This record gives sequence, structure tokens and C-alpha cells, in this order.
Amino acid sequence: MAKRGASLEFAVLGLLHDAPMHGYELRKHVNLLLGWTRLLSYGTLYPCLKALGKAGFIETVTPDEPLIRGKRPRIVYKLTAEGKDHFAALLEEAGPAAWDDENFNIRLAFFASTDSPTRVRILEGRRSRLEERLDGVRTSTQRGRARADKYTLELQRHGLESVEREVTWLTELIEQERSAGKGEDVPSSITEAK
Amino acid sequence: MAKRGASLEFAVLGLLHDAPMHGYELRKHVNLLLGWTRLLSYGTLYPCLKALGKAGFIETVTPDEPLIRGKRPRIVYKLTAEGKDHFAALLEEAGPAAWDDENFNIRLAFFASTDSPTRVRILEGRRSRLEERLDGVRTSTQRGRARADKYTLELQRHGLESVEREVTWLTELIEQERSAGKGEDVPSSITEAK
DNA sequence: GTTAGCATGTAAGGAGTTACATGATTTT
DNA sequence: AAAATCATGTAACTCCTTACATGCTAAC
Repeated sequence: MAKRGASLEFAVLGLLHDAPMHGYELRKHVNLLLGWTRLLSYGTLYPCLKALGKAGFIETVTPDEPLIRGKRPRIVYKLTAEGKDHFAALLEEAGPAAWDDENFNIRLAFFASTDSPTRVRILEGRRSRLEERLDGVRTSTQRGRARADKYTLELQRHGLESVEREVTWLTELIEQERSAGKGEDVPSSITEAK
Repeated sequence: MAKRGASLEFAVLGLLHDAPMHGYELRKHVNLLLGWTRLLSYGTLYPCLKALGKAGFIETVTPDEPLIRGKRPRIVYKLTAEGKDHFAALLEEAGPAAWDDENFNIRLAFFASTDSPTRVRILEGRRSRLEERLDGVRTSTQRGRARADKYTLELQRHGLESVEREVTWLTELIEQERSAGKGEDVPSSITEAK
């Protein structure tokens, strides 16, 4: 639904697919998964949880242990049946949105729930995306009159190298996928509906 | 002034310090400098230009060549005296803000306008920041009950490696700075006001 | 001639951060 | 006892993106 906040929504759904959790726990998991740059803040997470609840994808778990352990109970969330369907549907979307900067990492984190052809498709899409970027920068650098002091050059070299490394990494993952492709490990709990 | 949009403001000021330019050109330069992820959009740039103009840091250049070469003239901007002062002041700020994710790269791009001690200070600050991050993730991974499937692990490994590489790079730059530190190349046009 | 790139803007809307508000529990 | 961490939320604000609106110029 939400085009842009798709990444967080996907992460929450995916993590709750593993196991029920409360907000604080979710935040830590998301930060471990993709918190290399910005850390997920409560101001983002809790409203997202509310929205997902209103959409019917998650619900609060009525606690078995008595929740009177203080005034503020921990609110544990779990996926509803609709939430599971929705997550399965998201997993099937293997188009450009799956390999943009915003979404690729979180997609990769839940690759175990997808089938091998989808994995390859997304990995290749991501790689193409990065290669286009590389081409663009290389072209601009050549013809454009760019700044060329030592530090600017270092910055550009390091940036270029990072992207090149990611391409190499993706290539390795793709090759692993292809060679393991025959003795296929069946996706865990997501059934092939389509 | 602006805490968060500081990065773009700094870039614009720095580029106009090199030479007067119009918006379209600025965008290309900024994108070459730090456009590895998101590309700077006009919706961000032009309002920023207006704000900088209103703040008195930049002004439009009355063109020497007759600007009647179509209805839409190119609006060339240059730094005012206040703009130069402001940029010089920004260059002297070598605190935490200079080495966060948002600002470090653009600071590095204009390192040639700073003196060597400031460069080392910022490089070391950035390195510490990344090392803290590394520690945090390593600690969380060990004690926390994290997901541990193949793809999550790959994602984490690659993320960790990227940050480690950046630390190595920074260390190299610091060493270069120290060894070249004695036969100092004087900062170009920024005078040491303080 | 038509595509691609040059060139400048605005309006609406989305996503996320910071700071605030509140309080319990565990560790040092 | 203090500090850290657990735990949930809200409101204001900022920045940015997308899509729209307009028109020229060079290359193929």
C-alpha cells in the first residue's frame, strides 16, 4: 500500500512472521537488520504499528502471564491471517521496487521465505541497478569538468569502490544461488499460492 | 543555522566558492560529489538557493553576456562577502556534526579549504563514530537472540565489512595527513580568521 | 523532426527525526 | 543511590520526493 514506508512495514511483518514481539524488541531487531546508518526511532515505529493494526495485518496478543507487572504492560503483537497473506503477497513482488536502495536490504533479510528464482531475479535486478549507477558516474566524471583536488578524488574513489564491492558481493550470491539451485531447499512456511 | 539541511547548504556554498554557477550545474556537481544514493532533486535545490539568497549568503550575477538567448535566462549565483564568511565559519566547526553520516562526505570534499589539524580531527572523529557503531553491532549480535539464517548473516557480514573498510580508509587518510603534516600545503583561499 | 539534455520553478504529500511526557526494572 | 535500559507513546517540525508546469537548444 504505502509506496515509500514499505521498507519498515515489510520488516515489521517479516519479524512478526518469525515470532510475536513487542515494539521495543522489534526496534532492536530492525536496527540489527538494517541499522548501519539511521536507527529506527519510536516516532516511526509506534505509528507504523498502529497503522498496521488498523489495516488488520497485526493484532495484540492477550497475554497468558498476568500483565500486572507495573502500570505499563508490554504490548505484544502478532500477525493476523490477513497479515500473513499480505506478507506473502509482498514477497512475490519481485519488481524494481524490490531492488532499490530503500528496500533491497530488507528483502534480502527475508530471502529464506522466497523461492530461488525470485531470489536470483532480485539479486540481478539489484546488480543492474548498481551497474547503471557506476556507468553514470564514470561517464560524468570523464566528460564533465569536475573538481579534482586530492580529497574530492579520494571521496569519489572510495564511493566507487564501495559500489563495485557490492556488485562483486551480489555476483557471489547469484552464483551460490545458481549452483545450489538444483538441490533446492524449500521455502519455510510461505506456500506457493500463485 | 539549519541543523539538518546543513549538508546541502554546505555543498552549495562550497561549490559557489570555487566558481559562480547556476542551479542546473550545481545539481550535477552535488550529485557527482555525493550522489551514490539519492540524487539531489530540483524540489530541494531551488528552494535552498532561495533561502541562501534571502539569508544574504549568495546573490545572482548580472550577466555580462546579454541574457536574451531565450525567455528563460540562466540564473548564475555567486557568494557574497557574508557567504564567504559563513562558509569559513562552517569550515571551522570541527565538532561531532562534522563527522556524522549526513555531513562527513561533503566536509571531506572541501578538505582542501581547511588546515591539516582540522582535517585530522574530523577524520578521527569519523573513525571513532564508526568504531562505536561496530562495537554496538558486535555486542548486540553476540548477546541478543538474533535471526541467523544464511541471508540475514550475509547481510550482516557485508554491512560489517563495509564499515570496517571505511575505517581502514580513514586510517590511511589520517596517516597520509600526519606524514605530510610537516611540509604543510597552506589552505587555499580561506584565511585563518579566528 | 524528434529525442535527449538544458533550465527553472511550484505544490502536495510522505517519511522520519527530535523533543517531550511518563514510569518501571535491572545493574553497578 | 544512581545510571542504564526497558517500555510506550505524541506533537511539532524538517527535509525530501514526486509530479506538475514550461520552454529552449543541440544532436541524431
